[in-house]
Amino acid sequence: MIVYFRPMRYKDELKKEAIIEATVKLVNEIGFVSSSVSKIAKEANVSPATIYIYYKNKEDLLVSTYVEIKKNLSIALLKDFNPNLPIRDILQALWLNMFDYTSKRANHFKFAEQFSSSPFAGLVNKNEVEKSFEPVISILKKGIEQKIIKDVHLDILAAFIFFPIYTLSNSRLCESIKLEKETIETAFTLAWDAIKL
Amino acid sequence: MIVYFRPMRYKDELKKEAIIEATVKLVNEIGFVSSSVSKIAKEANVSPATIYIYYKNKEDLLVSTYVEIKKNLSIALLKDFNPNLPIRDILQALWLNMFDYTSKRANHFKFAEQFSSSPFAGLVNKNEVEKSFEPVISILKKGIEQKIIKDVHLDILAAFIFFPIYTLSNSRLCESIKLEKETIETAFTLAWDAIKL
Amino acid sequence: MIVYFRPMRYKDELKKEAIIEATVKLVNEIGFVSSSVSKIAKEANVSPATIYIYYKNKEDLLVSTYVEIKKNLSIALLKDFNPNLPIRDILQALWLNMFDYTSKRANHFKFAEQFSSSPFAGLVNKNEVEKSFEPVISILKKGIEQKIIKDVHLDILAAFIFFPIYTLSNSRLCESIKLEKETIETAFTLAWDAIKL
Amino acid sequence: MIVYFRPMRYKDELKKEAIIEATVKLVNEIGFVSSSVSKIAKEANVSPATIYIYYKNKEDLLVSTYVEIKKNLSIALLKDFNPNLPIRDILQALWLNMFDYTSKRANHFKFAEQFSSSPFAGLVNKNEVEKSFEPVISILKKGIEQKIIKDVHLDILAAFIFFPIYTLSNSRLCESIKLEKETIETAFTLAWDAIKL
DNA sequence: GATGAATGAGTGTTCATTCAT
DNA sequence: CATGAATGAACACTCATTCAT
Repeated sequence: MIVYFRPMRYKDELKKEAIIEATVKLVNEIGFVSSSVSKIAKEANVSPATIYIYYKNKEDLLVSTYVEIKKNLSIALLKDFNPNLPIRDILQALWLNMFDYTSKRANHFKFAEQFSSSPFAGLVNKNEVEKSFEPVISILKKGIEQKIIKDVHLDILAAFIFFPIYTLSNSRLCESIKLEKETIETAFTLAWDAIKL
Repeated sequence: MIVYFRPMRYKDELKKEAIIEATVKLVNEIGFVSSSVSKIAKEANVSPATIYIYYKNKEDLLVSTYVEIKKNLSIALLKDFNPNLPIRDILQALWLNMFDYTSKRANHFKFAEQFSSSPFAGLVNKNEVEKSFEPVISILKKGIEQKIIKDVHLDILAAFIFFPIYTLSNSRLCESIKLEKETIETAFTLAWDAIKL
Repeated sequence: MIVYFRPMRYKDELKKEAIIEATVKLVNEIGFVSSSVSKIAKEANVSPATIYIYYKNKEDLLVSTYVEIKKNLSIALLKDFNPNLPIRDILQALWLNMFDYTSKRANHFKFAEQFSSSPFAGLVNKNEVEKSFEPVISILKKGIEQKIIKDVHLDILAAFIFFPIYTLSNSRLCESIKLEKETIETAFTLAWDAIKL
Repeated sequence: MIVYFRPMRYKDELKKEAIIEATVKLVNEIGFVSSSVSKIAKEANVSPATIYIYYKNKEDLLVSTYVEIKKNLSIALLKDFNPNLPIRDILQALWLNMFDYTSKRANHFKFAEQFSSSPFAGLVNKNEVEKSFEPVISILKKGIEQKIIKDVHLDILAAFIFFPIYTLSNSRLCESIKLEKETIETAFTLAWDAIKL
């Protein structure tokens, strides 16, 4: 059996990856506003024109990068997901996975943050993104049915069980906290107290 | 006693006000990235050059606008603040004040959101801003002392007692919720459960 | 009496003039297709940005330049216009004026030619341009009434009494002819024979 | 004798044809200025690189397309050419053939028009193009010898017997005329009156 | 204080062309 | 022969900022 070496294909994947990484890095370093296509191109070691081979325009580049990050986040979040554990344990695992992601991929997380508070956020296909988080929603619903979790709107639950993570992970807002395991577990206690019946 | 009529001063204030309102409005409508000085000038009915009389540069304009908004927010937040009430009641009042502000001045709130997730956020004098929120912090500390509130880092408390408000106020994240008084009070119950001992 | 020196005003007029002349010169030298805004700016010794103070965009610049040229043409054409002379004499005078213009302002003429065979041509307000040529049309109509000129559609008359001038003035199409007065008068004889009854 | 089947050759011609048709169509639709190689390639359903197999560069593509059109025009023009008819009849036949072509292949005609008023026009081998029109020139010369046509420079004759056709065929200049057979014959009368002795 | 004109440097995007496959 | 990927240079246009008035 002969396996042919296909440099083009290989190169392609590398280029697209490089462009996304450059986008994330730059937005992380100099911000959304100052991150121009040509700067991104330079950072990725490609020509500005090359970016337009992979993405329709700047908007497409940013939105695609965001969606990519969100997908990775959902994968990280659901690592070792076991729906048969007690609900509290499941949620705590999710919570720890999330912090793991936000600390390891801090720049991805920061990109997503800037993106989602910009008007670009309106352009993402929400359904597609939310689909990845479906298992989590199921857990919350099950908790409500089993009278373990308060019977309130899912968005309200999310505001207490997930969004505090963003705040706590955001070094700008929370400079003083060291995110050690103990601290995170303490914080989770508050989250759980908020939503549990 | 003679009181001089000072029309210029008055005019100045009007212009400064107009520039800030234009900034907020534009950032709200077309986003941080697209809001240029000349567009802001046009929206405020002044010359671009005029903006540079009141602000050192664009950065100064944006930062000043943010600080202004934060001050207004703290004023709104502390309306009818009565430190002698039970802690829960104080916090619930703050919570309701906050929603009142975020719904009445939605564009100010959105501006602050975009701003604070951008690298510009690093440029604000945090002490100055936080000073306005001092009374709130005092309340939390008192609650901890009185063993009413959990003894955890203030940033963690804030993550549960304040930041969920941002999430719930953000129409992009929470399209489905109608922010009626009842809903807000329900949500506050979760916040209180999170931090109370 | 004091006359104030107003450099700004003066400069303005000069700049606009310089931009138009640069546009005409460049289109004349390197053609419509290659004449970019930045090249025009360089030729006019202004910044590209300056052009956008005087014109909304490139299209506006080109169309305005064309309209300007057409107006100048109509003025040149109608020099010493005397409606009381015999119709043939009037038309011959127009004919000679036209050649005078196309030879003295050859580059303006060439610009107009390139412009009017481009899709931009569809953008000019035809009424505005044609208004300037009203006296000529009146003469033709009068000639028809007086049974001196053939009673055919005005566009057909124009095709024989005016457009041949373009051809004969175009050095690309007619390299071999020297446009001396005698030659032009000979050519006019053909034009007159075409339209006269 | 063996005849090889040469499908490639056939294919080639098809591609070349497609490229030329795409060029004409695009120039016709979006104009000379906006017609880029890659747009032409897309219109012709080939890769941009393919165009460079058939043509040296963009200039070559445009010039070749023009020459091709001119050749087709001369063929159409000389259809049923019969040098033994009376000169007037020959010229009228040419005139009608021309209108037939300009109406049936309006986009080809428009392309030629844009091309010939651009500086590209200087790049065509005039001799090669004019050779095709040799029979027409012969007729004019014969007419001069026979004292049927005025003894003036051929370019002047052309300006009256041919170029008015361009004007009348140009929908931009002559929107109001319907080019019915009767109208064309009327117009020809003027052309003939212009050049006849 | 207030401005419109002015601009060099930058924006996002497309260009004509090449090259490895 | 045919191509999609790639690109530096250029495109039309806007930017933040300054300056003479």
